[in-house]
Order: sequence, then structure tokens, then C-alpha cells
Amino acid sequence: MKNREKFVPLDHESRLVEDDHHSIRLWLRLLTCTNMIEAALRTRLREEFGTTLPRFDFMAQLARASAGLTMGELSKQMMVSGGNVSGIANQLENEGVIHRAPLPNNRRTFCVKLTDEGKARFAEMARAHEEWVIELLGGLSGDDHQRLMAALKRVKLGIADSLK
Amino acid sequence: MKNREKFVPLDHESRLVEDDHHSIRLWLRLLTCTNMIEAALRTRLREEFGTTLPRFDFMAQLARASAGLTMGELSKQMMVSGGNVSGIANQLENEGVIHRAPLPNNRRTFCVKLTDEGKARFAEMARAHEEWVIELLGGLSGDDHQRLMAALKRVKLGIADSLK
DNA sequence: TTACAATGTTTTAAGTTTAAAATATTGGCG
DNA sequence: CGCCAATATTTTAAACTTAAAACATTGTAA
Repeated sequence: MKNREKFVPLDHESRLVEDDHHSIRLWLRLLTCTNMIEAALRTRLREEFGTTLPRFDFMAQLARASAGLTMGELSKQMMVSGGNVSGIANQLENEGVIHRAPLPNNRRTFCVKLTDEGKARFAEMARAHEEWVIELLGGLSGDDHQRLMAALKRVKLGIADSLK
Repeated sequence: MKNREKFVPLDHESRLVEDDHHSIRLWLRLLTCTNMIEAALRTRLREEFGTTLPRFDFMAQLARASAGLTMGELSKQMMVSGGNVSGIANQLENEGVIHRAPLPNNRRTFCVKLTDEGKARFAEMARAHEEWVIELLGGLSGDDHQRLMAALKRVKLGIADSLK
């Protein structure tokens, strides 16, 4: 994202983009893809289930962990702040889709689980959500899928590495 | 993200994940990568320049378009709502880094540009931002870069296609 | 045991983001 | 012209998000 306007006046709108480092271009493309998918999923979750992406994500984490999760684990897995998780948990608890169970050996923390009601509601949403994602990404060839998974794994490791 | 807990009790935490459709796994990996990079960039922009990612993005769009952009174009390119763009524009205008120029032929809209002050500040941030991104993604091989760019382009086209 | 650092969660304050409603302007079209 | 749909932006209300501070509990070590 170099800014060379002061030195090289631009004729074409894309001139600056061509000047950008290839890592920047890759990052912007990654961001665009993610934003497009997120926007589509958010709209559909709202329209079809009257819920939001973070609430869906919260429930999805719990659905994957039948033993339940602590608030800290949820925060880490959802990659959002602890305070954020607290707020969403309050809502979902009021709606009766999750409950917090005290842990016997540590009164600082507790175990968050989906209620039966929550499991049922999530199952319904998850089915639709999976269809949407397949629809959004299903146009890719099997080769592309595999290559992307592999390359993104290296991206992930590289990032973790560069953050020491 | 199928929820089969009611039918197949899970022994391992990862059981459900293995059940997921490969498109879901790809989407989650894409999301994780993007979130990791975003988090790193957000923290650094705040620590080193006292600004935020959306403000940086706003300025970056303008830096790429020396002729200026309308609010609607900014909204589309940044992939955020119009109201969001309005809010950020107000801040940046108060800080003197952008200005809105009326267009002679259409009083509904106007042309947003970086001020000289804005260009200077952005140039400084863009240099650091580019380094951070290269640091975060630079561990990839040239082959990976190219393959990712190509595959993500197909992802992008596929999404646009599936949204009709 | 008492002090104190570490851990886990919530609260707080400020800011971001969205969808929808409101506002303002333009461009037909009868 | 006058009406009305389309376009462009802003405002609004509610929800999300964060970083930092506050709170509560645990573990350790003098």
C-alpha cells in the first residue's frame, strides 16, 4: 500500500495496486473473500433465523465441545475479547439456549453448555449454514479445495510464527 | 457444522470437526487466518499510530484513488454500510485528514479526498503496514503466494456467482 | 497464615457496525 | 409542471467489540 502519489501521478485507478507488494495484494484478497462470505452468512442468519453471526459462532463452539467450555476457552476459540463473550453469554442464557454450570474444584470459572433447546435450535441453523457455505464455496474444484486448505495452513503457521 | 450429538455421542473433541463438510473446514480456516492478521494489524495500528483498522482502510481507499471517491464508492470498496462510512468520514474530517468537495452536477453527493496532511500521515502508516503484512505473510513461498492468489480469485468469483 | 502474583470472569467506557428509517436530490413520465 | 420512483447520504437504535479496570478465586511462598 505504498503511496507514491506525490512522485508518480496516476493515470489509471489501478496503478497504485500494481505497485503494492504481493503480500499486500494477497492480504487484501483474503480479506475480500472473508468479508464477502461473512456478509452473506450474516444476512441469511438474520433473515432466516433472526440471529447474528457472533451468536451462531458461540453456539457452534459449544456444539463442537459436548463436554462444555469455559468462558476463557470460548474467548480463545472465537478469537474475541473476554468481555465480548460475557455479553453474548448473558443474552444466550436469558434466551435459554445455554447454561452455566459451576465446576466443583474452581469457583472462578464454570462450564458453559448448550441446553437441549439450544442444541435443537443450533442443529436447525447449522444445517442451513452448511448449505450456504457449500453454495458459496462449492464452485471450487477438489484440487482448489485441497490446495487452499494446505496453503492456508501454512499461512496460519507462518502468522503464529511471526507473532513469536 | 453438522450437529449429530443426539445421534452419535462423541468420544473425541474433534469428532464433529471431522464430520464437517470440507467447505465448512475451508471457510473456518479462511476465517481464522483473516482474524489473526486483522488482530495483529489492529493492535499495531493502535499502538504505533493511535488509529484503527477502519480508519486506515478508509484512507487507503482514498490513497488508491487520486481523483477522490464518493461516500457510496467508499462504502462499496470497504464493504461496510453507508452509515459506517459516514461516521468514519466525520472523524477523519474533524482531524483534517480528508475533505469533502461538492460536485457541481449532483448536490446529493460529493467527492472525498485526502488532504495533504492526510496523504503525509497515510504514507507513514502505509510503510509500516506493508512491513507488518510482509512479516505476517512473508513466510510463504512464491509458489504458495501465486497459488493462493489464483485460488482466492476463483473463490471470489464463485461467491459473486453464487450470489447471482 | 498472610501477602501477593496469577488466573478467570465481568464491568465499564468508548468506539464500531449494522439495518432500517429519515432526509435530500435527481430524473423520468404523464 | 407535479408526482414519484430511484439514488446518495445521514441519522438512529440496537448490538457488537475492544482495552482496561475491577472483582473474585486460587496457588505459592515467605
